[in-house]
Amino acid sequence: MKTACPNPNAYAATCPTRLVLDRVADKWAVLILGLLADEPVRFNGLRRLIEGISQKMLSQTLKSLERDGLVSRKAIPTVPVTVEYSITPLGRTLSATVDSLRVWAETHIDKVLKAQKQYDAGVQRRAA
Amino acid sequence: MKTACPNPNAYAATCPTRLVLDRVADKWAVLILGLLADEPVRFNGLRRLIEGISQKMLSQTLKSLERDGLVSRKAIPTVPVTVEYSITPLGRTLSATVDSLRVWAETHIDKVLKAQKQYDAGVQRRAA
DNA sequence: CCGTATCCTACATGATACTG
DNA sequence: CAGTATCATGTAGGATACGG
Repeated sequence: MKTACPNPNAYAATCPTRLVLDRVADKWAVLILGLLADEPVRFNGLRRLIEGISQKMLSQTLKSLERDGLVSRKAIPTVPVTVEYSITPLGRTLSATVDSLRVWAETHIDKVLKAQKQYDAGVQRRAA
Repeated sequence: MKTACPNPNAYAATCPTRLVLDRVADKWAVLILGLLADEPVRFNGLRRLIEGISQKMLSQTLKSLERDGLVSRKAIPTVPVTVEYSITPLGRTLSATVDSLRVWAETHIDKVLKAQKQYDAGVQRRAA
């Protein structure tokens, strides 16, 4: 079988890795994968759990994650229909990483906000 | 001292963690931090190493990373001026995570591309 | 060498309404 | 419940030129 990407390198402009990196390094994707890593969740469940996500972005991001093989969609023919999203084995190889990204943000938010204030104060001083 | 964010939660719409997550979960930020984790690099050095990044995005992303306290900028008064970017201690707490994101992308790119083809084939079949 | 300023366009995203 | 369709809009980001 021919390898799709002989020597994957995210620093090369044309390597498809760049595209994939751009997709998984996405706010909504990180949050979705973080939830699905724990347990399958339905569409509106995700919508409730991820505050502020629009129906459009949720639908769009889920479709993209499904296309990338990271999430699987299972429609259960109840009335009305129930759709369950779960993480795939491939997705599971990524979930720990993206989740640690979220955890980092939550853990270091105070330091970041502090740094921002200091930076802004410095810029302000220079502008004055 | 009052805590900037009492109970950081990226799933809450108004928590500043959401904003920070959005910034660090960024293609260019990931690639920049990955390089600076190894050694300090100059502006045009980064520009050469990260294929396809525009001067604008590099400047913009560096400024953002500096403001967040993840990267530090040091101007050396040669002629013409030399500017060295390096990672901060805070940035170092993040670099391993973002770099594993890049490594994941490079490692699993083939599986992702394969999943995409299968997905597209399925959609095509349904549309036909 | 290291940027900033400006212009311009395409796309990302939200809002809203509608459907199976 | 789980979406899709459409419209409206802001803005991310490229190209280019200029400045310190």
